Amino acid sequence: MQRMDTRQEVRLALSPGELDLSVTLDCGQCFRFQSPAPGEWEGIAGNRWIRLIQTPEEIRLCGVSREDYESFWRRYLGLDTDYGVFCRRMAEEPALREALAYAPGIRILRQDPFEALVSFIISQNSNIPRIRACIERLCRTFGEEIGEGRYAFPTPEALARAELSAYAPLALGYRDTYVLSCARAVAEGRVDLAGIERMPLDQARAALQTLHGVGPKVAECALLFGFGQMGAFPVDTWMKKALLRFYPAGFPEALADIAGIAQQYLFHYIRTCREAVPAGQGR
DNA sequence: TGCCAGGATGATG
DNA sequence: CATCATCATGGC
Repeated sequence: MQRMDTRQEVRLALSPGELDLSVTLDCGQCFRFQSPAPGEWEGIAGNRWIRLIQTPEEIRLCGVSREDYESFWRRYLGLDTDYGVFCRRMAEEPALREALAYAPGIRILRQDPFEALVSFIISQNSNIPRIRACIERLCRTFGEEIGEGRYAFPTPEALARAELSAYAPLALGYRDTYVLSCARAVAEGRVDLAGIERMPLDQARAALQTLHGVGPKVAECALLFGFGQMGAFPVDTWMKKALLRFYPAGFPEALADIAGIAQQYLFHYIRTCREAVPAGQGR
């Protein structure tokens, strides 16, 4: 249960160029945030609810203590990561420089590993509105209530001790067995997510893919958004086409260790700039 | 209504 | 190792 003093708040002197909430929270890397009004965002990460307000000059984290910011939100929002290094390297690539200039404030969130893993298991072969709805039902059914009708993301144990039949109302489709089997593997210690967090990328990737329902794409998303692996590279068929347009010979090997970040910039750029969309891919 | 969604699995060439 | 039907459900 998270204590929340609505009087306190943390103010960060950050411009949208340094952290752009609308792009960062609404690009499909997390699924529990929504924008009730322009410049305002609220959502839940793990078992913490937060409301953020962005102005051109600053970001206010409402109801967040300085301590909670330092120990959690700072890391969650990617603010303990030096993007200057990444951006300088990406700027050396013409295509990436363009994507970077288009939305410099994109950040990779550092979500909880289990939450990211389960979220992206649910995301497979689905769409964002439905993914959000599924995850919301999952939390309301198996997550701890944290007040005011809000629910934490379920623990592995809570998901593991449920019967498969209890998943039916969630309408996860065939993904229900994936979620359950993954939760049981974690809860029973057959898979050690904290251990995977310390592994090198290729090893972590292999470890995640031993889980039922976790293939290349889901593993890559979980690694990038939940395990801090900036080199993870979640390329799907759509991105494959888009990447080919910019990099016919393949993505630069020199950027392999920051491929994930680079792809997020490209993804946003390609998705929102009509001119840059590969042939045959309207929108 | 039909097509598709930030896929993975298991069977089959 | 590459292809392919199949999976359950809802968004549009």
